Parts: sequence; structure tokens; C-alpha cells
Amino acid sequence: MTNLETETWLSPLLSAKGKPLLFQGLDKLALQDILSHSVVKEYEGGNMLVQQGDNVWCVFILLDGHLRTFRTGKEGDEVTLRMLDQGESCMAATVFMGGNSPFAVEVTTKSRILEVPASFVKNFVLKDSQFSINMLKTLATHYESAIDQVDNISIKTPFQRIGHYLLQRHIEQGSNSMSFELGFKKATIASHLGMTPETFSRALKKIQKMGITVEGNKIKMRDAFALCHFCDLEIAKNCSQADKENCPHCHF
Amino acid sequence: MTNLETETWLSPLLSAKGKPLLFQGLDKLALQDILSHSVVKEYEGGNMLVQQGDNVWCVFILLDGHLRTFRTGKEGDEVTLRMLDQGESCMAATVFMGGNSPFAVEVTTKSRILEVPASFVKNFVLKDSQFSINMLKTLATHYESAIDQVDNISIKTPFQRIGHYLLQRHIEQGSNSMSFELGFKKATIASHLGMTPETFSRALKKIQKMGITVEGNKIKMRDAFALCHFCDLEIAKNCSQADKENCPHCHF
DNA sequence: AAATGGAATTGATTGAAATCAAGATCCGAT
DNA sequence: ATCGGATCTTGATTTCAATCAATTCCATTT
Repeated sequence: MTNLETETWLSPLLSAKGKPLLFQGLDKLALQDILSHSVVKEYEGGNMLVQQGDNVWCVFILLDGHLRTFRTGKEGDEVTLRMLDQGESCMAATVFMGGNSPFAVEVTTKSRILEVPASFVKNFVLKDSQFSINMLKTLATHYESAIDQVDNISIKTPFQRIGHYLLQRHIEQGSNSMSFELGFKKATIASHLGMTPETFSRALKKIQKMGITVEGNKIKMRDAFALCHFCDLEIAKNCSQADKENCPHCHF
Repeated sequence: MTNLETETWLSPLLSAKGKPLLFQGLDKLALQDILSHSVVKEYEGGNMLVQQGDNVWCVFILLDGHLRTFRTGKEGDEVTLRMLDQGESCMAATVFMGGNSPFAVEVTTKSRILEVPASFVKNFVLKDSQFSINMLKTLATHYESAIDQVDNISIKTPFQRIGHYLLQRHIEQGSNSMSFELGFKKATIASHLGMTPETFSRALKKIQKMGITVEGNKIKMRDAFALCHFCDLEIAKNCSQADKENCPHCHF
């Protein structure tokens, strides 16, 4: 990868929106160092990036597109673990454990991916303390989101799970607009939430009685508080609702 | 904490068995450094170490006893996330995320706990690269076990979940003996596996038809392969069965 | 505009685990 | 040894999501 090419990728990586957590706060030199050891590849939707059990040789950073990580059981049934958006990464944990990947990674829509060699990552963590902090934060984030998933699956009813999920999406996406997109196939989301597409569909219908309109994959809300019913402490933390104190459900 | 006292704790920490992952490979000086900034406390079973949502100021390392981390939903229902044994730690992720604890920690049996201040940990990670590697590994391990839990809960039937769990325990505990203890209250394990105590009980009964005897919390196996039925790739990795090739189910 | 195929919805049925409700068993305290 | 409380087991019933099966919807192509 030449320097000229590097520059091409550099700017989007530094933009506020899609900036990978792993690159946060790195000085330009460090970033150059990483990039000069990495490769950018393009994949069409449908490809498998990693098979469950594969020995992985790099960390993937998603520059563009969508990835899905999932795990397949003996009987062929699968759970979606994460749905990656621009700027997110995967395989970091596996690289540090040194083992084989406990899950598969699938390209869901055409994606541009930065592949950073495992060996480089392991060294660089020791050299650059900001990078090592970033790595720790990344793992911590993944861990927390896995915990979220555990309790989403095991505590709440499908109805509540979906409400919770929608609220999360809404808040992630700025939460100023009264509508947002659920950027993944419904079946994928259903699997992520540990239910069948049918159940997902039915619950979505039920949720409309609370002032949520579902058209295709666009979600429209009657008012800013329509989803607040599903709020919990975790979510409240990130809620930047201007008039939070007016929220009929917010006790936080 | 005086040096003399430090020495008292030092030896168990260095012993092979219960050695915290966080301390692996640290030179004596580093260890001293950590210990001199930490406190050892004793807690009776039943105490809450951390409440869900608490701001945590330290990382806990379990020297002796048992802890349980769990999460409570709005309706008061809870999921057990982890059940900690000697040498394990918790709150590392939370410390790095800088937020509030997404789960509660309960002392299940009288425990001796090393409390390392968050501020110290955050600094020490930058100074000692071995420690930072350990921290990364710790988080990666937690992440992977959370993933395990996700797919345990969402993929397998209660029956399979329990089998899987028992096999794991068995292998963890050396796997040479033909019997082992399930070192936690059955209700706790049930919650960890995402089922009610009743369901747990019934499934345990059903599992006896495969040559497993359950007496109180002691599990006895007819032969070394009695649980192999529940094996999967993840487990096979750690299986050190001498005559693995004789295993009727091992295709790995 | 019709045709294809994948995704999503809807309905009917089934099955498995939660729940509700009683007992049994174990353990520590007296 | 006896009591009392917690834990665990067992049984009967209900509930709710998975499954099976049939449409409908939508995007793409021809």
C-alpha cells in the first residue's frame, strides 16, 4: 500500500462519524504506521469473511458496509452476535486469546474492510499506549454488549426486546428525528434478538399500538417519548433527550 | 498494608492453581507494586459487593470463596452472568469504560477479595506491558464466555445446556476423576443457564439416563465418556482426555 | 406491464418451559 | 434428637413462542 493510497483512506478514517474506536486519539504517525501494515479489501455481500473455528490472522475494521458475526450450533441453528456498522471492528478478542474464532463473520452488504495483521496488533499494543487503551475499550464494549444481549435474550419478552432494541437504535442515530431506519434485514435482527422472524413480525405489529409506525424498514414515532416505555438505566445513560425531565417514564 | 502482610498473601497468589490471570507472568516487583496499592477484604456470604448501576472504584480479584455477577431487569427478574471461582476477577471492563457497573456482584460464600483501585489499574496498564496483556486477555476471556452464554441460552435445549455445562465443569476440574462437584447453588446455575430451578431439576433427572448420577451437588459419571455427547469444538479444544481417540463422540 | 424470487406477514397448531402449588429433603440451630 | 427454614423436587396446568403452511408484499428483471 503506497502513501498516496494511504492518504485516500486517511480522511474518512479521521472524520468524526465513522471513526473507528480503535483509532481514537492516535497521532497521525501511529495511524500511518498501522495503515502501512494493513490492507484494504472489498467484499461483496454474502461472502464469509471468517468461518467459525478459523484461525484468524488479522483484526478487521469495517470502513464501509455491514458485517454480521454469528455462531452456529451443532444442529445448524445460528445466533447473530453482533451487527457491525461503519467504524466497528471484530476479531480483536480472538487475536489476543490466540485461539480460533468462536464465531463466523459474514459480509451482509458490500463492504470495504481494513485488515490489520494480528502480529502487528499484538506488538503495537505494547508500543502505543493510546492504542492499547483503545483496544481495552473495544473489548470492554464488546463485552458489555454481549452482556446486554444475554439479558435481552433471557429477561425480556419478545415484545420488550424489540422495544428495547428500537429505542437503542433511535438513540444511537442521534435521536432528534422522529423516525429512523432499522438498517438490517428483519430476519437478521430477529435472530440477534433471539426470536424467529414470525415472532418478530408479530411483535412489531403489536408495538404499533404504542404510537410506533412501521413501514418497510422505516420506523416512525408519534412523539419523542413513544419508546421511552422500554428505557432502562443502561439506555438512560446515553439519552440526550433535551427535555429528559418531561419524559413520562424516565425515573433516572 | 505492610510488607510482612504482603508476603502472607503473595504465596497463594503465586501458586499454580488459583493464580489470577491478571498476575500471570508479572515479575515480583510489579506484583509488589500492585499489592501495595490494594486492600484485601473479607466478606460474608450474602453481601452485595456492587449494586447494578454503581460507580466502581476498583477491580476485584477473588482470592478465596465465590462471587456471582448478575443483572436485574425492571420486573425484578435476574440472570446470572458469571460465577467466579478463586483467582478470577471482575469489574475490569467497567473500569475501562469508565461508567457504572452494568451488573451487580454478590458474595455467595465467605470470600477474601483483593481490591485494586481503578485509578491505579488504569495507570499500571500503561506502565507494565505484561499487565496490559493480561488485562486484554482477561477482557477477551470474559467476552468469549459471554458469547458462550449467549449461544448456550439461545441455541440449545435445557437438557443440552445442562449437559454442556456439566462437561465444561468436568474438564475444568482436571477431568481425571470420575466425579465432581457443582460448586454453586442449583438455583444459581439454573439462572446462569437461563432456566428456572424446576426445569433444571427435571433436566438433571433426565440426564441420569446417560450414566450420570446426581447426589446432592456431587456428580458421578459412569465412565469418562458419559458426557462426551455434549461436546463441541470449543470444549474439545480444552479436552485433555488421555485416550481422546477412543471417545465415541469426538470428531474433532 | 408481467414474471420471478426473496422477504415479510398472517393464520393454525403444537410443544416445551414457565408458572402455580405441594411435598420432600437437607442443614444448621436449639 | 427436634425444630424450622431454605433448597430442591415433583406434579398439574397454562402460556407463549416455535413450527408448519399459505399468502402477500416488494424489488428486480425481462
